[in-house]
Amino acid sequence: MTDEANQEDASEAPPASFRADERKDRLLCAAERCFIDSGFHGARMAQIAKAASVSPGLIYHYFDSKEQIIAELIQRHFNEKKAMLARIEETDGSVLDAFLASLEEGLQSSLDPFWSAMTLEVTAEATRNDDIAKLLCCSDGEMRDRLRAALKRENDAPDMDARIEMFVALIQGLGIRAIRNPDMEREAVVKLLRDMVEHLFRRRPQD
Amino acid sequence: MTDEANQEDASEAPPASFRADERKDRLLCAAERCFIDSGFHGARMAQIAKAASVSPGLIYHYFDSKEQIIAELIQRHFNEKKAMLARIEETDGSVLDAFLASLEEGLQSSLDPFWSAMTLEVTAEATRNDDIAKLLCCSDGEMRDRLRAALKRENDAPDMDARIEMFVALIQGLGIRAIRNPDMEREAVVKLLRDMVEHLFRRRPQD
Amino acid sequence: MTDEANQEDASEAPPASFRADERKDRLLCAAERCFIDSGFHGARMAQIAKAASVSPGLIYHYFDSKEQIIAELIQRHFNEKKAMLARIEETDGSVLDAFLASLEEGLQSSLDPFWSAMTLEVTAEATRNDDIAKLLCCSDGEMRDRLRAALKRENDAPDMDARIEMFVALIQGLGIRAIRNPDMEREAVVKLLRDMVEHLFRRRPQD
Amino acid sequence: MTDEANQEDASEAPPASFRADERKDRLLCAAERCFIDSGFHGARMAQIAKAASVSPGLIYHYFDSKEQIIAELIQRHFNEKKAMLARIEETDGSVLDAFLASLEEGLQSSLDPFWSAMTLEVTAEATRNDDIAKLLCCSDGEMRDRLRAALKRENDAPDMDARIEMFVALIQGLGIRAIRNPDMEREAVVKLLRDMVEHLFRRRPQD
DNA sequence: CATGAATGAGGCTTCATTCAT
DNA sequence: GATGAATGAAGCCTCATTCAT
Repeated sequence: MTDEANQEDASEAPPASFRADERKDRLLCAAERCFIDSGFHGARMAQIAKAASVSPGLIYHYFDSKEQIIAELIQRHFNEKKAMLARIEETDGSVLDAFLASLEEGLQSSLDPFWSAMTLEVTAEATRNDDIAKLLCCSDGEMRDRLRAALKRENDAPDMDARIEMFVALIQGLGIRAIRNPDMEREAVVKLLRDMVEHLFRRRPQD
Repeated sequence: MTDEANQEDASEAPPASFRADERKDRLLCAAERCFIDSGFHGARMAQIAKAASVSPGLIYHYFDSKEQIIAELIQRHFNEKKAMLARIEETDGSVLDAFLASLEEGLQSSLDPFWSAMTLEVTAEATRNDDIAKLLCCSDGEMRDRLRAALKRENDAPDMDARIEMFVALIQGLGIRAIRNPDMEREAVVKLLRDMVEHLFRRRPQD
Repeated sequence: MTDEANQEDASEAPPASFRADERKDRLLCAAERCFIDSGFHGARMAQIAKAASVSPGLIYHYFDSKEQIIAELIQRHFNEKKAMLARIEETDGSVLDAFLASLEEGLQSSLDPFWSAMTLEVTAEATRNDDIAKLLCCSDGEMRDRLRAALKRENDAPDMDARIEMFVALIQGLGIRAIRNPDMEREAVVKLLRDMVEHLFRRRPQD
Repeated sequence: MTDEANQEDASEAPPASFRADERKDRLLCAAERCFIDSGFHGARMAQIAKAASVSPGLIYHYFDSKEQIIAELIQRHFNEKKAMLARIEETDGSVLDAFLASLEEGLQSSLDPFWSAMTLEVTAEATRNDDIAKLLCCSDGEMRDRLRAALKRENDAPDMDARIEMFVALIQGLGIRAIRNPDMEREAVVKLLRDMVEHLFRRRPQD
């Protein structure tokens, strides 16, 4: 807060939109933390406001409703995934290698119970909120398409769709595992995961 | 239950204890449906009561609270899983074959968005309710232990724990996939799953 | 319960009204205990039923409602008081002496927190339930009239009404004290009470 | 409170803390009225809210629960009593005279059926709520101690404890009488009360 | 913009009372 | 008569949202 105050001192008209964006971002981050702790339904607006160090009323200057916060958070979720995917697409060498390389990084977050908890919340919400379901379906579809396209160079098996589903299932499933078995030996699992992914994508089409 | 059945044959009088069990079961089923539709927090007691065609007050003759209903449902979930596991353990032939055979059956429910939604609810709840977390951790641990023991005959790789985690991740991850991509080609996925599981467990320990 | 069973054995037609009265009495006693423990509003019908070892539904064969139980209990309350008063009226010697003699006995119950609690409940209820208020006002008035008549022989001071009020206030006030200060030294208080009552009634009209 | 008064003078802006206190006080008064009308258990939060002209939800900005409102009211009750006692303690002349003088004032409230009803509620609640019982026992004890100390100058009879109990019993008992017999001749009773109190405290220790 | 007091609908739960057996 | 399951109307309390300041 002192930082912003300094910036305000520097120029009489501080970029309002910047501060607004920053404030909105802070709110989203606070909301994410709360949702992870308490779930979409369990988290209270007052709790989010406190976590973001603002008054409850102020939230409604940035968001129309709790629902909208959830929607924006989910959007952000997907943007992060897409950014990761973009980095893989841009690689010069073997896509699969870049993919495996980024797997470790990705796993750091996928296996992170916090991150996984968010995925769970989002997926669970999709089973009851049709808007979320559509958003998920769409984004998920786009991700799969791009993944398929990126991997086509490596492997054009006719059942690539199923393989990709299997892959995503593995990643997200491990997220659940991380929650249900906090003592899971991550190193052995990551090693095994590499092996599985190679088996999935390196292999020639079924003979 | 057999006693009551006899009594039923003897006279028209409906055995009280039987009806009580039946009513409780009906309530649990209604609750499960509601929880799948709306989540643990989203589902309302009134909604559950209506789904079971009883008055709201009656629920409290059978359960102390909403929380207890959730707990009993989770317990029931694990009992089903354990029953499946018991059938596999009792097989005479190859455990892995029995396992693969039951996979299809299991997948029917794991891929069933209803069933998966319940798993999501339960897992998500574990991230915020410590009691549920403990119950899950315990039951999950028992299941993994028994699975490991059952598979030892086939494969005693030193990283069996990781492999089992991977396997369960696959199954539960596919549950999520079924929700996020309802158009998933199930046949191809099931076929691939068989292949993956064979790869996981049939293989000799890493050389 | 075994006793009643025996009686039933003795005569095929057990005096139904007797059993009914006995049952009703048991219910009233159970209700009194519950009301003392939890207050008129705090006591639950189920609690009363359990205390009387009957089913909740049966209560409604004997009473129309909870309110009626309260009313009958209050009536019984007054009957006991009137019986005590009657014994004093019938004495041959000094009414005041009989009175003072019965004071100790009366105090045993008035100072008994149980009994006093009932008086409190009844009086408190009178502040909100007009029916009870009327009943109380009436019964109380009758008691005061009879007390005044009985004491007239001893003392016909013109302010006898006030003195009687003062006397009853003392008795009932001590009931409150017994609740608020359980460590009260009863002997000293009883001794002092005798002195006060003598002062109240033995004295000639104010000079 | 003086600070806020100054601020009020300075500008029209109503000091937030002042309004908060005022609102809380209004709620307490409204609650008191409702409790007197309907009893602690009979009074409804909605009724209290309406009596204070606020929405039901607002009550919970100022109090944690209905129980807490009751507790604060009881506390306030004792504070009033203590203030009265403090005035008597500070008198220069005869404590007993100051005492008798304040008796009339005190009686105005003790004989006020409203006030007495509150005492009844509080005492009745003490028979079932242990927290209240402890609070009452404590506060009552303190009051008796201070009363005894204040009267020691006048009268150091060895049974002063019993006399004080008797005195309080008289006052509180008259409160009950005021409820049970609204037609009580207050003047005669007050006159008699003076006489009784003098008899209680002016007298030398028993010979 | 910012605050946080205020609102009020609605959730979970209780409990007096009824009724099928 | 006797039971206790069943009812359903409230009750206490929560919390997303609004609004005066």
